[in-house]
Amino acid sequence: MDTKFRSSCPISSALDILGDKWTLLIIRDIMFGKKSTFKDFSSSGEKIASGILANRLAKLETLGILHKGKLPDNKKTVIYSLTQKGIELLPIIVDMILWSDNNLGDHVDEKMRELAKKIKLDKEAFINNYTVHLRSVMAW
Amino acid sequence: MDTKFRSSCPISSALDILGDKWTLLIIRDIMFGKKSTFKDFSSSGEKIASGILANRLAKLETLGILHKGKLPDNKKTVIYSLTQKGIELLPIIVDMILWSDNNLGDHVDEKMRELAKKIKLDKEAFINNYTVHLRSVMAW
DNA sequence: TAATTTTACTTCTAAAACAAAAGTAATAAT
DNA sequence: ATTATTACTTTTGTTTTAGAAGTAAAATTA
Repeated sequence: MDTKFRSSCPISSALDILGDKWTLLIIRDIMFGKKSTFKDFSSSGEKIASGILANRLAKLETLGILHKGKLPDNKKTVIYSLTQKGIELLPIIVDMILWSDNNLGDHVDEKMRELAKKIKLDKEAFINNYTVHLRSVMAW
Repeated sequence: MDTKFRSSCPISSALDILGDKWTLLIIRDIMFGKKSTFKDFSSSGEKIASGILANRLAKLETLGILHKGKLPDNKKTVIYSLTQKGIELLPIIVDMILWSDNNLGDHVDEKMRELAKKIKLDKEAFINNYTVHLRSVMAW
């Protein structure tokens, strides 16, 4: 189940990890949806199948993009959180938000278009500030 | 063969279009590899199968991300070029280069690490300048 | 404390997508 | 006129995905 790299191209290699319809949605849910458990991810609007979700979570943990942890008083619930490597995916996701806002605009959710508007005021500042926020929520 | 959107989330919608291992590699080849023909894309290092290539090119043209054209004196060769919508994918690709450089660094091609280094000096400037370059090569 | 529910998965099967190889039609070069 | 090239299409076998159902451990409820 490990990731194979097709070449030494950084774009190709990023796609070897991120290039599917679900991986970045899990990252999105943690980054912007305050989600952290298997159940949380399962209940997202796009209806990911549980088998695929389990597969992607395992991959992301193996790759060091997610950290798998527990809360001290609960032995059942598994908490997934972003590592630094995961937090650094923020710019990619932000650029996807902007690209969709510019190019698929009429079909995008209004709440998200507001966010896009805000990001456009100062993208670099948004990424810096939001990165600080994500680090403050990080497990370690 | 048309693209269906799973939700009105801009990230999900971007992934409905870009979320696979090949689509952005074609964009990369046009943006950074001076490639423009079916044969050019076929000969890339990652060895895309011809059926998948044909499928992706058709999709990207339907979506208005690529333009399908010909040269005046050649009836055989098909020239694919980026539209404005396609050029606007540059930030996403640049961020993938940077993420891979930072997080998969040791396995990334040295030439590309040089590019990453250059981009890091001033990302916004690089994107602006390179966008101008891409627009100058654009078909219309 | 016993029964029920919840959580985080795993398993199964059918459908869809993909990979590799081979084939084709039109055009271009020799 | 023959051969090669380009841009695909087709075919077949394999892998991945989607959807439904099942399971084990832990937590909650009666």
